[in-house]
Amino acid sequence: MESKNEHRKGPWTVEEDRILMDHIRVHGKGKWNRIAKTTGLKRCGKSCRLRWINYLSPGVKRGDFSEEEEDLIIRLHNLLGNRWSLIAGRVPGRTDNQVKNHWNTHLCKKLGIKKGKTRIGSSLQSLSKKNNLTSVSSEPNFEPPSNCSGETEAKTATKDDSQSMCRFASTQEATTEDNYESSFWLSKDDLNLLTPFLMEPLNSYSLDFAWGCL
DNA sequence: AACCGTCGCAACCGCCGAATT
DNA sequence: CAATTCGGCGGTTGCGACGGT
Repeated sequence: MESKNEHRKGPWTVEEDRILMDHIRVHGKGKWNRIAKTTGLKRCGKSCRLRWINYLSPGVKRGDFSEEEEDLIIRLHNLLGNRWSLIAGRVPGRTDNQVKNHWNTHLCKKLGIKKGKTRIGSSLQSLSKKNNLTSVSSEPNFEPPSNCSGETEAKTATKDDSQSMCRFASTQEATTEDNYESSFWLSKDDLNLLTPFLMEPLNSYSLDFAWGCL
């Protein structure tokens, strides 16, 4: 067990960043909990991982979100709900934290969404039961996405796809009170507008059941 | 210039499932 | 097979920056 008291909190210093980057350069990513032991960093493994993924990783894009990125996020959010890691995996260079923050600060306002708990998810679960919408992964032909860009995409995609896919399938009910979602209703044409790199991983899902809801 | 409210982002927390022992 | 550890996720918080008065 880790002794909680010896872990530093708060903003990372330049020196801590350097230590973490040096360690990853030599040993690679992973084994986050051992980094503290081997480097003397007074940070827990989780903190190291977050710092690397959200800030230090060379693949992370900084700066404002472009119109295209925002549009993509909006469409993906409509499709997947608050599955930030899945969404981020399809927005090159952006992390789940960035996407989540951007959604909560900019896009919510832009779309006139009141902040709330996972309303979609909850209505979804009841609706999926009501409509006998079963897990996509239980279908014989189901395969997880094979070339997702996110580091843990395959795992994430298989983790709870029934929820995300059912969210998509039953957004209709969930949107009755939100202008934004009804205005961003996905039609087949909408999906055609999605970029190929986005749709490629999603193609492995069976969306047939979803079309029936449109 | 000082105060105050709002905003945006980095980081933390709690939970969960997978992997390991 | 059970217990423990690890990695990952989404939600939330804390705080500095900024703008308005």
